Amino acid sequence: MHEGPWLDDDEQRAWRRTAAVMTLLPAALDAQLQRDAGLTQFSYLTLAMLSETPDRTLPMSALAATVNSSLSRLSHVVARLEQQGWVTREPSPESGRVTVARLTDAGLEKVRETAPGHAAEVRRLIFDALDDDGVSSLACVTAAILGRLDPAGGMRANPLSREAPPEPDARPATG
Amino acid sequence: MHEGPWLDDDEQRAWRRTAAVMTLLPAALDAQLQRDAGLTQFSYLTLAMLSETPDRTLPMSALAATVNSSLSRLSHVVARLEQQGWVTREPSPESGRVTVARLTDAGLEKVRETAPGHAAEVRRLIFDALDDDGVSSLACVTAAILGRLDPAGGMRANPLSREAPPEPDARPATG
DNA sequence: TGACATAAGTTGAAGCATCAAGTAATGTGG
DNA sequence: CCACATTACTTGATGCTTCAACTTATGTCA
Repeated sequence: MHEGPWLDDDEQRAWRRTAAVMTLLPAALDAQLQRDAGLTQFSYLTLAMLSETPDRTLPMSALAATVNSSLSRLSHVVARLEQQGWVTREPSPESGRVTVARLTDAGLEKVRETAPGHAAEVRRLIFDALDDDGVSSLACVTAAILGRLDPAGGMRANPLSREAPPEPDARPATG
Repeated sequence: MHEGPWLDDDEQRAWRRTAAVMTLLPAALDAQLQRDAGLTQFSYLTLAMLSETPDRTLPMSALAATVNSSLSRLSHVVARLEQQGWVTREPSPESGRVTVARLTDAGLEKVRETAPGHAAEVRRLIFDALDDDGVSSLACVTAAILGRLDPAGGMRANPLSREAPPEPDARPATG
């Protein structure tokens, strides 16, 4: 086995399921967020990552890296979030070419009210289906694949502080 | 553990990685297909599923189920594929309200020339990173999650073909 | 049979993502 | 210190996806 480009039967089976999950899971999560908060998974993640930063600001490119997106995509999305009043953009005092995005009070409020429902959906769709071994399998496998997708590790989930959950009331939102 | 909507640390870690993979993996696969064949992952899958059918035809709704999509999405995509000459649509003789999509010879040729490069990319990004245990972990975990996403099992990867028996394989993933 | 519900598909508009191009600020080599 | 490359970001066009109608055909049941 493991010759040529083709997949053997086990691999084929694993791949088809993975592909199905990659289609259905984002759709399901987007549906919940859209229904309950009028947000995309991506725009929610953008707000959530800003909310975990000490001063609720990040340069656009740093934010892009934490949400695994291109700068272009982020720029469009932040423009929309800005129109909603959840984010503002200001030129950085430190360097003339960086713009920092800042989560407004309204934006923080939005994250706080959206987070529990989203986390519950993640739990329902993923973790309720897995026992402890399943969770660690998932962590393992995704870590291995991430290593392939992003060998440099520049974009990798969760660059921000992990050890200390901010306030008791504001647990890391992303789920 | 496992109380309330919130995720514990292990779950949080697993989820963030999963989210990153869900973002980056489809993007990477789309990029390869777009570059080498001018196809989307979704349009490729559509052609591929048709190619696995004995007479290279399927009713639109059956096709939609096998590629995990809405009928609307499929309709738009098939319209484009039809314009490229890879698919045709004809009213079914059996029922006046079904349309069957048929893969043309050119379409079959397109699938055949596209498949190896795509399979190689899937191998490179996923299976080269996993040993045999990893592959079976992946199969297990995705099966468990699929069970949540689509309890009815109506849409499930791979209704056609391959491994025969209806698998009794939807227990909590262990592995 | 006739009335109504449901199923199968299509379509157009609106939103979001991607791509290519453009601007402006900042390093960097000669 | 001046050209040139690079970095950080924005913008507009294009294309794909979704959503809400809409059409047409088929079941259902009185």
